[in-house]
Amino acid sequence: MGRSGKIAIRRIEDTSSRQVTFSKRRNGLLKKAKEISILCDAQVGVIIFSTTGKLSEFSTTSMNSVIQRYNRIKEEGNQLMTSMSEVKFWQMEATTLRQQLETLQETHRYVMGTEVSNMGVEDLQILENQLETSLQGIRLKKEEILIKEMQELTQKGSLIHQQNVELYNKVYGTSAENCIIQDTDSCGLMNLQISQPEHQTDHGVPMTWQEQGQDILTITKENSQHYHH
Amino acid sequence: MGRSGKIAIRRIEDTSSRQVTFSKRRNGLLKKAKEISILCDAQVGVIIFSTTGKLSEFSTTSMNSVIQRYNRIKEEGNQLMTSMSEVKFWQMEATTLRQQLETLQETHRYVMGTEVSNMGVEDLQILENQLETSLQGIRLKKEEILIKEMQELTQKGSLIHQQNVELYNKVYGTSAENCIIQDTDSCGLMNLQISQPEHQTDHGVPMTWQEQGQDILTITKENSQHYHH
DNA sequence: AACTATTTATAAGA
DNA sequence: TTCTTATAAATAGTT
Repeated sequence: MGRSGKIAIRRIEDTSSRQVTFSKRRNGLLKKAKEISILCDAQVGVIIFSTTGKLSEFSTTSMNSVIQRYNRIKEEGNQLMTSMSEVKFWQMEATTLRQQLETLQETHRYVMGTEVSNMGVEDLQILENQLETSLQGIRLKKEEILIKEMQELTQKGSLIHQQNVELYNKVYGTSAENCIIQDTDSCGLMNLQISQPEHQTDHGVPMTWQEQGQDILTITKENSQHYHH
Repeated sequence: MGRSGKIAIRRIEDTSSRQVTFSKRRNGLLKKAKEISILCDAQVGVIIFSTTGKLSEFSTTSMNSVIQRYNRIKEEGNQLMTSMSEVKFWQMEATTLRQQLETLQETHRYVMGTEVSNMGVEDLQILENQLETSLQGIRLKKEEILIKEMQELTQKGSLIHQQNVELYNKVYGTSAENCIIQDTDSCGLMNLQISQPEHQTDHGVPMTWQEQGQDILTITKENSQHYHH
């Protein structure tokens, strides 16, 4: 088992071996192409035709844009196109936009702290302040939302609790023969505690909604990572 | 020596590493492309643009014939690009780029806290964590630079201090009649202490630069945390 | 397709 | 850039 030795780089005569090798090496080549494009931020296009004419390809952006870029570099000044001025216009437009995009991408990398090299202390300080400001704004907004949610939750819980107390009193406060539960709320959280009724008055409900809400707030504050745009 | 472990396939942030890796992997990719074309009798075209825009290529026949075959297969019947379709292409390219740009701009606005409305608590939390991480990285980098500057300053100061001591000895160590100050350094930090010369030998200079540097270094080192990639 | 013995590629360091 | 070396990855020949 295993390979017997190194092979010479010349056409494989056996058809089936050639096909197997093609398949393996094609995958390898495409993988490598993808890797270098990611690792080195390069624009890559790979086109492979098998002996049987089957096409395999990889390209970072679209194959067309790679080919266009290739052609542009290859035949610079070799313009024999009609209505070139319009083409030129859109090319320039695309170039401008691409530059803007690249600039913004770079900025974004700076901001996200991915690429912090070759920045001076002053720039870093400015960036730090900016981020700190952003962070404050975001935290403020988050808290605002949470507080609002909390208030709603508290109100709702309070209402349910009150209902619960009333029901409890209705059942045990006056006469304990009927136990009718009216589910007037769709949230399904209402829970009438009926064990040990003789020792409880209105604190028969195990947990107040205020406490639970508090818990949720604490939990929400902790974990999480990753950000996609 | 040798590689330390497997690497993750993601953009290499360090510019020079990225360039080195690009160079190596480009060679590898072109070699593999050549090999599969020979071994398996395949028609192959590879186009690579580095970040700096430099073109590298390999093709079995001519790149044009590969591209033409590609186009023929891809857009059968769609003929070769007339000037009109090329205009179309660039228009589409511009549209795509504009969209990308707008998306990124929006993201950037989010990140900078300019547009925080219509975001949920979860998104805000994620964003907060992201910014916090960025901030840590940036602070770390800043501290790194400051520490380095401090060390340089310390070294410089140390040198000047030594000079100072030597001058002091020259003035008071042998005969105290002449007091010639040679300002050989432009940083203006040299300070010859001449008060109470009779009680001092070589510790006549009140504070050593090492001490001063150490102090600042300690402060700076305090709140640093780990940050990678 | 799965399995290995080998060859190759390559990351890190000089 | 080029060399070296340790290690990861690719892959030729087999099952």
